[in-house]
Amino acid sequence: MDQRNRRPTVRAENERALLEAAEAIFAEQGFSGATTAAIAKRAGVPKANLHYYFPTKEALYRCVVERVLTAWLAAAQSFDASEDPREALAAYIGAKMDLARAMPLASRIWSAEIMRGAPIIQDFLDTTLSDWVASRENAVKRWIAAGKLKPIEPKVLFYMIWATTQQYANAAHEMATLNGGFPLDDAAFERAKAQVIETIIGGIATAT
Amino acid sequence: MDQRNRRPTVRAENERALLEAAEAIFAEQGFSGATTAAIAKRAGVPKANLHYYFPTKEALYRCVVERVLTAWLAAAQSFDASEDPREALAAYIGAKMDLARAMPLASRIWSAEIMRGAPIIQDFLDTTLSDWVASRENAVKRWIAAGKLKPIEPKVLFYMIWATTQQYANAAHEMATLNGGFPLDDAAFERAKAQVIETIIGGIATAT
DNA sequence: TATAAATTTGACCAAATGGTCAAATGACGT
DNA sequence: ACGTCATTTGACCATTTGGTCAAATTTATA
Repeated sequence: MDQRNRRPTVRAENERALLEAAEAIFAEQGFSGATTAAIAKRAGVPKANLHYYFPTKEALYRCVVERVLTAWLAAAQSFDASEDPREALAAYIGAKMDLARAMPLASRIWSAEIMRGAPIIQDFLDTTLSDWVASRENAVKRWIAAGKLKPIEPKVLFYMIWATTQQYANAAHEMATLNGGFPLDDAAFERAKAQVIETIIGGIATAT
Repeated sequence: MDQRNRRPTVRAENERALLEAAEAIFAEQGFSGATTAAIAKRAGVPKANLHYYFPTKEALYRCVVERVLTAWLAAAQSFDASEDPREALAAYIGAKMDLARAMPLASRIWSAEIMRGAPIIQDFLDTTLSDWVASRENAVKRWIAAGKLKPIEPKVLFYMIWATTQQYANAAHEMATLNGGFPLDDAAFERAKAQVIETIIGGIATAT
């Protein structure tokens, strides 16, 4: 309708379809295993068209990863939802669980990227993530000093949260196998979320 | 010395060197990213020689994964070290942490394999792992019934343990970045191990 | 030492892959 | 209708990859 919108629409729609296909293929096959041909086929465009929108496979991958980064940062904000450690941690862990559930493919790509040594997002680790961690480490230390949390190295806590929540994206197939072949349904996932929150908070919070 | 040993020695030594190289390359590059040429070069043998000992890249990969499987099972036995849940969990979590620390490459391959949907070890998931989990679920349920553990779905607990311990292999690079660029030293790792054990047990054990 | 078996290796191959290109097609403002 | 720009696409290419092969070399056995 809008004249300034119609033109970009083609581009936007194609990029969206390609990014969606790329996310699926990269998540399933990894960076090296994913082929531009497979991504293009899944997106329903000729391979040459993919290279028209994204000059190289790496550029496409980078775009996919940057999407995840945005989601990661959004979830990270939940940590600041409250000055009370129980509430803050519950919000943060819950947000991370929801992220793994809502965007399992993206989450898996994120994990794979970190496992590979973060060749693409090293810059993010060095800057944004380092800053975030440094700042929230202080919050945790304040809670410990205030007697609200048992003494724990904040990073150990963060690593546990990151790993446990990611697990629900990374190991979805393993979980399905151990669940009689069926993926976790919503109810089971919500129970797991509540129990993860309770267990971690129970493990580090001082008696009420 | 022994005549029945000298012959196998050549074969055994070459296979060992190739498996070691394969472990490193597969861990760094993933299955698709790893090339037989790179593995052979790292092992110091011509590529054709690699294919003399391992007919295909997948056969080589399978051997590497089977090694990890052995280590996984060994660590799993620690769970049965005691009838007391605190002791049993401490032993199991400790063993899994040590495994991630001692064999980070193998551990990463294991995680990658599970993230890919376990194309090679599906059989293990269906049989050995399913049995192990079913049996230990019962142990956890008994502990809960005996009032020694808070109510929790055993699988949620296992997933948390698996994820958290694996993290120390999978995210070693990320941890190093957040540690000023240096990998965790032994002391920091031992502290982390103790805190992981304490936090998880503290999160699910009933008050003493 | 003669013979058979195991091992090594350079050369080679077919298939797959990321990426290019130029020609064709479509959209849009004038 | 025309010219310009964005988009589409089949054909094509150089490189890489997993894997093969036959000839050479080493090792064990009789």
